Formats: sequence, structure tokens, C-alpha cells
Amino acid sequence: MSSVSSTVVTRFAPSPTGFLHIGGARTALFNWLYARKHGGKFYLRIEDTDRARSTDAAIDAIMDGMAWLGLDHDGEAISQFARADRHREVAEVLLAAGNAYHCYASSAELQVSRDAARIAGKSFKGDLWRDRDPGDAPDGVSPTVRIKMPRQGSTTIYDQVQGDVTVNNDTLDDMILLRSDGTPTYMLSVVVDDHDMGVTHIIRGDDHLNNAFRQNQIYQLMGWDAPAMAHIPLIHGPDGKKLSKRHGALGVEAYRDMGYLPDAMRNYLLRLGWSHGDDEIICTKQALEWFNLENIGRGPARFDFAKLDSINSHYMNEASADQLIHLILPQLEQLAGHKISANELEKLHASLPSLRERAKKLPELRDSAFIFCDVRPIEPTDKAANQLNGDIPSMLAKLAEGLALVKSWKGDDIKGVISAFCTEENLKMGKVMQPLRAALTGGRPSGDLMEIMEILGLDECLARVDDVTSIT
RNA sequence: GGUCCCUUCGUCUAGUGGUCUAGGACGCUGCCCUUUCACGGCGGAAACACGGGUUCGAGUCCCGUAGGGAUCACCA
Repeated sequence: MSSVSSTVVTRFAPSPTGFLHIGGARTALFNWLYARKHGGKFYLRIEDTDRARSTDAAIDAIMDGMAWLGLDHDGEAISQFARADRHREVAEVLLAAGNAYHCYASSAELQVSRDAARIAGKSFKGDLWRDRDPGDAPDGVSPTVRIKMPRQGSTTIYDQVQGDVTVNNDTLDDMILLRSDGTPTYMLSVVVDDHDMGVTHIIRGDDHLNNAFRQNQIYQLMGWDAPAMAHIPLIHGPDGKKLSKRHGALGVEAYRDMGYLPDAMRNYLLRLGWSHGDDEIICTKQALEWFNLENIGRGPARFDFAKLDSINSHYMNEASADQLIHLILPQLEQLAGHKISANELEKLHASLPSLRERAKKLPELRDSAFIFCDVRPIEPTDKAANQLNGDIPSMLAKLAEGLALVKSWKGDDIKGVISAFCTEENLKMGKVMQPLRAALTGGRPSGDLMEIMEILGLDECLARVDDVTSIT
């Protein structure tokens, strides 16, 4: 308990060059889950060593995204750039020990070497100055610092997801540790920060698997213990290709705007690449209990909106009416063009339980809730308009007369009036109910018509019927 | 091209050598319910990439082929 080494420490380390995309969100979720499950620490580290590409707006977007998903991190977000001195210090140690060296090669020379390696079918090693006499250094060129990779043997890393992965050391390149302006590169910074922060488990995208071997060398050279690794497969678009903006590589805030609930998002993301037998609906509390690294899948997963929708509808049914109303209220007011009154709010509350059953996403709920606001006249959909043709309006007008006389405005009594009317007019129930629904709801998905009428109230119902009967 | 990773229904996946004539979920679809739209209930179609091994026995282990992906920056 008290031993530092036994405490799990994970981190999410995005580069602030854009929003928090879906793959990053899942990586963050896994790290968060793993740390929280073990009562450990979960840190957020902003990898902003590339000053030109890092923006504060991106940092905000990432933090907002995580907050929305409910992934809280311990302590303040750490800026990698702020720790540059420390990174440089480690490079100096490596340099002093002869494990790193100055490289004076120009980018043109490097490019030639890279092309040559590719043509020869070999790996680029970037070691043009590895064995050259520093005395040959050209004047006026500030060198980069490169690590001296081993050329013999092989390195095997046990990855918690992929298993043992082995690479021949002679395919590793002498990567740059310090740029010619003296600033540290990501490859150096991650290792130093992960070590200094006491990170015990690195859970990150598959795209870093190759880097693990390069970074591993720094741990070796510095005599540090390397954290456990877990490289999770990337998320692909529905077409199996890399995610693009067209199909899912959106910021998490885009999902929020589309009307998905954070709980649903977490559940979906969790199941995308991780499983617990046949379980599909896994709340966060349960996930905290079950999550592990062993059950992370090894193949890339495709993003599927249909399934997300289905999970979202499940969580919409579990959310409280207050919560749901709170979420749709701003848009509802915008649609209605007025501030929602206490009276409308009451109707909204009354209708919500049945409305949310048929809504998969917030916008659908908002649209169906809309008819409970004071928004006469209701604009009918094309389909609904077709049900209000011919002599239908006069039929409805006649029905309205009967409704006005109902003894109490309760579902059963209303139904009684309607069925009596049907018998009297020798009409089938459906022939009356369908147009009535069209008149009252404009044809929007709603629910039990009697319930709707009861909630709407007699006056509103008559007014809406009047709206469609007086037009013709 | 080099290196590394991956490969079960359309999709997410269960499956850790025999109980797999392969299970669940989403989607699709048939029927039922029904006052529209939905919801719900009960069914259905639908997969072990291919080829060799190993084994009494392979979706499960090994090799190869094919396909997919990642990576090869003074980006992260």
C-alpha cells in the first residue's frame, strides 16, 4: 500500500494540435479506468514540445472533452515543454556517457541517406555522424544530439496487449534527442517524463508500438525500469480505413453536439476493443470493477454509429427526466422562440417518460418534446398533412365538439368520447385517431395519443384541432 | 520498400485443443402487439481469409500465402 512502486500510475498524453478525437478519448478512458480501478493515479500530460503546432485552444478542447466524458485527472495538467530543462539534462548525461553523440548532417544529407536505405530495402538509421570525428564538424552548424542505438542482438518487449514483440536492434535508428536548437524531442521527453512521474503502465495507441523499442533504449541506458506497456489497436472508420473527418475522427464535443450522452459514449468506447464475455451494457461502476488489459482486443475496430445510437438510447432511458430536460432545454427554447414557462415545463416532465423511450439521441427527444410547448400552430410533416385532406377536417371539427363535453380530461374518458364518436359515425378507430394525431402532433413521433391529449389539456387540443380545421 | 502488428457473422465481439452442427450485441429481416411513429415480445438469414502442418481431435498451436493496419521527421 505504502510502497510507491505498487501503486498504479497511468497517464494520457495528447499533443495539443487539435481536438480530443475519438481514438484519444478511448485511450484516455482506458488509462483512467485502469488507474481508478487500482486506486492509482491518472495524470494528464500535454505533449507540447512542438511549439509551432501546439495551441491553447487545443488544450482547452482536450480538457473540455475529458471533462465531458467524466475523466478526471489527478493534479494539474502537466506541460511537457515546461520540463525541457530536465529533458536536456538527461540528454547531457547520455552524451557524457558516450551513449549519444552530436550529428552535423544537413537535412539534405539525411534525406539522401533515407532514400538510399529505402531503395536498398533497409532501415534508415540516421547514423551519419555516429562514427565520424567530431573534429570534422563543419563550421557554423549547430548539431543535433542523437542516441547511439545498439547494433547487436535484439530487443523483446512484453506488451500486455500484443504479447512478446521482438525486433532486431540493427533496425533501430539513432533518433534525435535534442534538436539543433537544443530543444528536446518527444522521443526523449516521453521517457523522461514517464520515469519522473512514476508511470507504471503506458496504455497508448498501437501507432506507438514501434516507438516502444526506441524509447526502451533510453530506459536501458539510464538504468531505469521501463513501465509496463499496453498498445491498443487503433479505431478505424466504418469503411475499415483510417478515421477521417468524414466518419468519426471528430472531436468528442461533436458527439456531444450530436446528442450522445457521456455515459453512452464511455460504454461504447469501452466495448470497442475490450470485452467482458457477452456483456454489452456496462456502466462505469461496473467497468471500474471489470476493466483489465488482458481482454483488450488485438485487431483494429471499426466505428459504428448504429451501435452507438442503440447504446445511447439505453442510457437515455436510464437518465432522469430532470437531466434530460436540462440537456434539451436550450435548444427547445431556441426552437420555440421563447423562454419555456413553468406550465410548459410541467407538460415536458409529464411527457418525458414515454418520449424518451422512442428517442435514440437528444435531438430526437427535443423534437418530440417540442409539441408539448406552446407552439401553435403545429407545422405538420408531409405525411401528416396528407392525413388531413378531404373531409377529414370537418370530421375532426365534429369530434372536437364532443371532446369539449368530456366529463373529465383523463385518458380513459377521452378515449370513451372518441370511441363513442366512432360508433356514432360508423368509423374505425384508426380512421379517427390517425388524423387526430396528425393534427395534435404534426405527425412527429410521440407516444400514446390519450396520454398526449391528457398532458396537452383540453383547451390546447381543441385549439390545435381548430388550427387544422379552420385552414380549409 | 524495411520493420512491427492484426485477421470469427455487414459491424463490435465471446471463444484460451474436444461441450462449436461457433454464442451474444448492433444492424438487416419474418411474425405478433398496435391509434401513427416508436417501444416491446418471439423467430430468421448471416462468420472461423486461404493452404499446409502438429494432434486421436484445431476457430483455438506452428509455418506459409493473401488481405488489412501502423511506423520509418530536427511531429507527437
